[in-house]
Amino acid sequence: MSARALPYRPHNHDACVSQALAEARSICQQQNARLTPTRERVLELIWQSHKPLGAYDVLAKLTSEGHSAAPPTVYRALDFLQQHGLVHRIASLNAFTGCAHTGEHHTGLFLICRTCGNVLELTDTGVSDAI
Amino acid sequence: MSARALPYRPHNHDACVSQALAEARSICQQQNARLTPTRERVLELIWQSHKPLGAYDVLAKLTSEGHSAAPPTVYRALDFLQQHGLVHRIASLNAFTGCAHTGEHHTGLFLICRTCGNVLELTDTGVSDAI
DNA sequence: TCGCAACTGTTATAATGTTGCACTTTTTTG
DNA sequence: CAAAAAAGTGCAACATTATAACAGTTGCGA
Repeated sequence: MSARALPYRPHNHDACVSQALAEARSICQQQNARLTPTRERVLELIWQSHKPLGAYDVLAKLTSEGHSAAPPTVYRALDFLQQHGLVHRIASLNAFTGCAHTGEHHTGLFLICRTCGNVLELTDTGVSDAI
Repeated sequence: MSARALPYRPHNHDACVSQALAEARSICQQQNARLTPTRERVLELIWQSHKPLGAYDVLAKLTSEGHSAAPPTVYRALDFLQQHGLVHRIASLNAFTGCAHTGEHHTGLFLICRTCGNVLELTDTGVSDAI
């Protein structure tokens, strides 16, 4: 398992974010989808946070850097990112987290620490097999 | 598997609701918890619906029958019912559903039909074992 | 360059959930 | 039993999360 899959371990997070963005660009190109500046920035903000970000958290970060943004801006970007498998929405947290397994076939199941809020995305197929 | 665990099959739903309420009363008694009229009515409303009900759906039903209720009334009742394992909150739907396995040790995993909205609560421990 | 489709900005509003406080009812305790 | 404590309720206001509607803009192919 790579460091990327274990975000709670100390690691070079900048590199980790860069890599996620590079992958995102590649995937969008493959899918003929437009990773516009706003969308890319939202994805970056989400990746920069080690914990899932709420839509309004993202919004706050955007506006704080001068981007004139309103809720729909963020929700649209998040929808796009979700559509293309770049982020996951965690309903129980009303928050979004970067997908650590873009491209790979996986099943979208998370372990969420109630105390520290960290999240681990599962890949093992044992769970979906059991279901 | 009993009829209760398969709510989408035709069955005598009144009996099914009665049974759930009877179990709830018994469980509350065991736990020294007070299943007050409001709480019991909320539980009944949830059981009467074959699909998960939102808090505001419950609220609407309460007020339509003359109960002067506000959001906190409903949320408090739902919190209570959750605490005592009588309902589950399904975060991805912002809705609540009666627990089909009160008392039993189980793991709270649901299959939700995207089309019809029906919900099936899993009991098999294979899933939690896999996790 | 025209026209369409996708994307963005903006305002307003809907849906969901919480806080705080006064009041009542139930339970406990002396 | 009476007083005090605890649990529950009603109510108003508010906070958070999400969407609708519509106008304007941009990219891109015919």
